[in-house]
Amino acid sequence: MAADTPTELPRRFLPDFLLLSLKSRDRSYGYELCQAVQAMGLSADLAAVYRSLRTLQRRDLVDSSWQPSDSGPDRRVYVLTDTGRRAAAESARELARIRDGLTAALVEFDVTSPVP
Amino acid sequence: MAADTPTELPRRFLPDFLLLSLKSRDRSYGYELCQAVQAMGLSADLAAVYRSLRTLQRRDLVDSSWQPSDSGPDRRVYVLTDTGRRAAAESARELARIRDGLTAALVEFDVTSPVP
DNA sequence: AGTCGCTATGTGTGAATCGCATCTACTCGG
DNA sequence: CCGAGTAGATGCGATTCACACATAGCGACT
Repeated sequence: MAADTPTELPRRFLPDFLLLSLKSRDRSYGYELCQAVQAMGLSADLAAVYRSLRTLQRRDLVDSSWQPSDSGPDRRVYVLTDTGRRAAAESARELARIRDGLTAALVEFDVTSPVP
Repeated sequence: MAADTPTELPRRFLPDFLLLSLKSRDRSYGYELCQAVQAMGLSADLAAVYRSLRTLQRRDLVDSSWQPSDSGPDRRVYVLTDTGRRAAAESARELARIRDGLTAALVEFDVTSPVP
């Protein structure tokens, strides 16, 4: 496993990653989610994460509430709504479709050989 | 995330797709390249394709020349430069890395099940 | 001849997004 | 006290996007 090249996933995946992160963590908050998506190769900054979360809330895909932290300021903790859960499932399908589309494109481009 | 789109590859892949299309076709032009990338699931419009090609030319990755067409107006035909050929190889690696990153993320999200 | 539709290459523009800086504020260790 | 890490949020210039528009050659049909 080559760890030298930091693959940057397109930032347009950010809302999908946030929904899926919330699905697997059940509840989380911006700062943690930012590190989570960064750990998976999507280098979004905090501002983008906060704004994306508010957008998701405006669309009723997540709900938020304040929670105190024992090591820092209060956190705005997000959870998926019912529609959010459905949206997360759709996100997973969407990401898988894109991955498959990429594979198909790479085959068509005749660059199926393994990557160094 | 969005449930209304059939499957659209991120537009940020456009320059990569153009380079790789030119690599496999050896020579082509905007109108044809636009249909080519659309056929592969990247729905970019003509304006984006034309502007992206000029950007690639400014970066010395492609070269262009006018050629008459027997069924319509003249075409600006593009070919890869040497650096463009190297860039295309890098694009292939990049796309493969993104695909693998996507797969890794889907595994981490525990959505490894096959897509319907 | 007119004009519709396809081919073909561009530009113009308002809106959305991005990236980076900045602000506030709490906690803990030195 | 001060700096670093944690946590949320806004401001704003620059870039990008989607869409419309402009121009023009060509073939077919009326």
